[in-house]
Amino acid sequence: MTNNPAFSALADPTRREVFERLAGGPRAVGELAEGLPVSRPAVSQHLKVLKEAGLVTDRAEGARRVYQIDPQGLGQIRAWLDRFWDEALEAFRAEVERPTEEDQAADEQGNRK
Amino acid sequence: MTNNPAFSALADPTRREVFERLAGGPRAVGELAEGLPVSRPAVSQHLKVLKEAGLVTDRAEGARRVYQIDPQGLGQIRAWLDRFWDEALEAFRAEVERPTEEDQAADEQGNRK
DNA sequence: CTCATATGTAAGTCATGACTTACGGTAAGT
DNA sequence: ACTTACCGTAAGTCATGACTTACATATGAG
Repeated sequence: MTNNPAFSALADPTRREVFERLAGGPRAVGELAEGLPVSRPAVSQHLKVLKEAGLVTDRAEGARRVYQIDPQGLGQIRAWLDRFWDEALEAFRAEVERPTEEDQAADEQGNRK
Repeated sequence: MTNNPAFSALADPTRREVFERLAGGPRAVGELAEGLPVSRPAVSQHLKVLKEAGLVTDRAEGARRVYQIDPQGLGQIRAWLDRFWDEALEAFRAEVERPTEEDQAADEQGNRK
């Protein structure tokens, strides 16, 4: 649980760009690499990482290899985020509403601003 | 937008661990480093990265320095995720329901299984 | 003032990973 | 069968970053 491969996979900007392009629908490796500033093998390696992270799946389509988004990996991130969202925000809000030291000192002196 | 520092910051397992500990509430650097397998300066450096990513804020409290979660960074990730969730899942579902080549061949022959 | 506590930063080491070119394998067209 | 297109992998380079120890600074206690 502490080792979430999806986060590491999406950390790289190029890999996020590839992943975002797949959000529009299935794409072959060549199409994905077309507009990117890196070589095609680089994209292929990125796709391998995304696949191992459960973020994409691949299927052979003739001589081409088509990749598409796998909801599983995205769901993992969402699950992690949801688990934190409430707890973290609650802790944050409790801290915001916590009286400051100046407030406490003022209260002890019976002062009101 | 393509360069999301929050993702890079949470990519490191140690940094995620530090961040998760802060979800329970504000902590000083020493407290955070106590149970971790890395040195205190390492934690300090991690906190710096988290801070620059908008994931935490810090405040001086006497000689100690207390860190707490900043909802802004978490919100950035959630925004990115939400923007993708619908689009990616829609593309995925459309692909699942897409007729396979075998189905198409069968349809052309007027076959039904 | 002196000392202990708490922290940030500098400098250096070392592993990881993102990228390149080169090559091998498979599918489709002629 | 030959050629072209498409792709994955191997090998090597190079930058980045995670970590360490050593040092400088600021606060609180005595």
